[in-house]
Amino acid sequence: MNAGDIASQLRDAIQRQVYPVGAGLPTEAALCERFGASRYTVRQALGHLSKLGMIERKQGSGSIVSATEPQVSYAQSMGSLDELMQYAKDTVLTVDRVRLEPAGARTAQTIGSGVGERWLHVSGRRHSVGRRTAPIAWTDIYINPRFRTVEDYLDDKTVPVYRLIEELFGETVDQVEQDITATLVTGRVAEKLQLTPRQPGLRVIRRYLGHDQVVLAIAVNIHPAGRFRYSMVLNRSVGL
Amino acid sequence: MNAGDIASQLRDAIQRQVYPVGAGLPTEAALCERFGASRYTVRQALGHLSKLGMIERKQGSGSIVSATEPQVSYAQSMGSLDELMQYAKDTVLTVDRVRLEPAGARTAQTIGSGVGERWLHVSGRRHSVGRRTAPIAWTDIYINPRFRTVEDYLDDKTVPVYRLIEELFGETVDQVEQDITATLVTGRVAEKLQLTPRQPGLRVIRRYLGHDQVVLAIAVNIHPAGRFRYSMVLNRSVGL
DNA sequence: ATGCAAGATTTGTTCGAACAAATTATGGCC
DNA sequence: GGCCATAATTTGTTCGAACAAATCTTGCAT
Repeated sequence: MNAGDIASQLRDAIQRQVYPVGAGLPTEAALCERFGASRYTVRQALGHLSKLGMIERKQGSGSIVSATEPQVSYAQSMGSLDELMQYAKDTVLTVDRVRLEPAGARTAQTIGSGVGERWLHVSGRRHSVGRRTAPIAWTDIYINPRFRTVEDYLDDKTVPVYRLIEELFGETVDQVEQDITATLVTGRVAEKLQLTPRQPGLRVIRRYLGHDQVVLAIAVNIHPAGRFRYSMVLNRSVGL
Repeated sequence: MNAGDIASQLRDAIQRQVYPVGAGLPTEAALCERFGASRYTVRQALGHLSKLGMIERKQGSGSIVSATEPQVSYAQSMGSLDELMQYAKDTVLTVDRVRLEPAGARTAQTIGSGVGERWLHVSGRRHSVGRRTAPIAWTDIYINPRFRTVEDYLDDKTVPVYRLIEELFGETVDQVEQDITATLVTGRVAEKLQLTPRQPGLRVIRRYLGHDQVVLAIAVNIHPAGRFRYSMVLNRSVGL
């Protein structure tokens, strides 16, 4: 009997509750005898069930059933963080202002910093490169003061700030939190976006977190309705 | 030498371009001799590099280097599709109307069906369960006519339509496409949502696709600003 | 009864060997 | 030279064995 057959027989047995959740599976030695296979092959089958999330194995103790069905999940996956901001490399950031400014109460709330901390605040418009069109977004970027020297490298408008931080400080972005809300675009932002006031817009906040959940930078983007759409595709995957 | 050490030595060699991208790695037999390890151990190391996306292996041919760095990607992962619609099981759908109606030009465009196809159109409001609050969203659901009999099972307001289709027809949702745009909430929808007209809102369109990219159902949700926030977390992962 | 040490059990890792399956190299034939 | 069958090469799969590491069991000493 080969590894695949053993795996599917065990899977059936688990689903028929021959081995209920929480109970132990027979030992590898017992399974070898039962299926007339070597330990190598049995272990291969058990490894497969483990990857499917149906059993958990522990050295010295044995294997216990953890689920009657393969653990399916849905995942959005992207090769790089550039894809997270959809427009990626076809846009440039035109910087309006760069200031090291103390966070006010509302800003501190938004970016999760302490009030009065002096984060580097970069703001500007994001344009499609090439064609002369209205800007896609108004952007406020708040950068952790530890990395404030990225200010000197903001010239290359096509490189995202998080990438600068990664390259200059050897930090890696381990996690990104993203919030999307609806908002009205008014006042100065509407003006900068060449928009008649009181248009609806998408407000996208991204928090870039490094190791130990340290906030590296936060980007707040205001996208006028019609100029931007946030699209994602989630795929069904099995195991883990 | 154990498998982990062999893997990291090979990884270093690849990164130092001893084996450039596109070139072949030494054969398993050669690596066994070089590292003084058994073929089992060498294969374990090669399997690791393969999972990292640094090499590709082909039976009869050999292993070739496909990347100098482990392929990192960022993924949002959720255990079930309920999490995709954030509010999940704490809300109920109050159905306003159910009709089998031919798709007009605009609807056909939105849901990607042919004009005139008679999809089952379910519309209603989504409420928090328990507390008496304003509705979270106005929802239009368009269901592939093949599954129109789910109409008879819409009573249980807490079960999402895609789940009904999965259970009644044995279909599985293999993929979900989601688009988020900003919109103005006006007219009848504003009224139903107990909203003063011309408020901004989030328009979330989800296409549920089954096997072979067949569209099972499409849900269009209008969320008034302030009542809803779309949050996601992406994690860095290595390999695949 | 309690606590601890020794032994038994069970999974983790590695070895050497053999054959299967896919690919590549070879050599002869036209 | 071009084509095709055959041989050689290389990775995929399985076997049997041995020891390591973690856990569980047993039994003894207090």
